[in-house]
Amino acid sequence: MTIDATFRALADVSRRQLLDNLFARNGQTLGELCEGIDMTRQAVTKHLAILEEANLIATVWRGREKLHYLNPVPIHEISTRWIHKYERGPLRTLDELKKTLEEDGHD
Amino acid sequence: MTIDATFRALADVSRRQLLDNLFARNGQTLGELCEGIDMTRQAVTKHLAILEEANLIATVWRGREKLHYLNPVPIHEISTRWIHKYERGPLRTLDELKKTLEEDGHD
DNA sequence: ACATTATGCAACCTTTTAGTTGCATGTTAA
DNA sequence: TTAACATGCAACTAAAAGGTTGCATAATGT
Repeated sequence: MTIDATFRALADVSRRQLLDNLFARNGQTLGELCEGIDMTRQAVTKHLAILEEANLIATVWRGREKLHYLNPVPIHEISTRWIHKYERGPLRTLDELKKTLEEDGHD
Repeated sequence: MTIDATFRALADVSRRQLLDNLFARNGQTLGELCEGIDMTRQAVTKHLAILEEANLIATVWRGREKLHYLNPVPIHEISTRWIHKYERGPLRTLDELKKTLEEDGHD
């Protein structure tokens, strides 16, 4: 829900891989998401819970299967509310800063 | 250096605040970055070390002072190499997916 | 009905993380 | 030269994160 939860959820490489996996094929069950992963099902469950908590995925039960759907909205929010600032902000390049610093040192 | 290091560095709210602080005024000393923060200088040092390790900031010594400069490049990399995929990818919206699911359930 | 399948829940362990305190080192100004 | 200042380094602690094992529960297919 918060931007902090999103950042924290994205910090783990296994969770980003799960998202990538869902990106490749959305709506997978827990079992499918566990295939070919070097981790127990329970560990994957925990990662998915963190992703769901951060609203990065939504789940739907179909019988005894739990389907997982990617929700790109929080990623988009990080992009617009946080990253864009640094992309188009008034930051000078490091090279420009070094030059400034050298000039400051001229005394 | 790696995208993983960048994600991990950005996961902590204090570190993002430090980046925001440098964004507002670049080239601050450690002492300046510590002002008005509820944390010891040593804790801030550690956060800055993690940010530097992730190449999100660069530092220059001026006498006994250490100046900190923001480097937006890794943020930009996250944006282009990871986030953009989810923004313009072939993902359907959750609403569309729910509709699909309901149709699948018509048996 | 009953064995199988898909998942959940809980306790536990280990490693990492975020923070602290205490002391050391190098630089500057009087 | 010496006191004050800016920072570094190291040891330690508490809490969080990532993972495991074991057992429970609910749905499915025969």
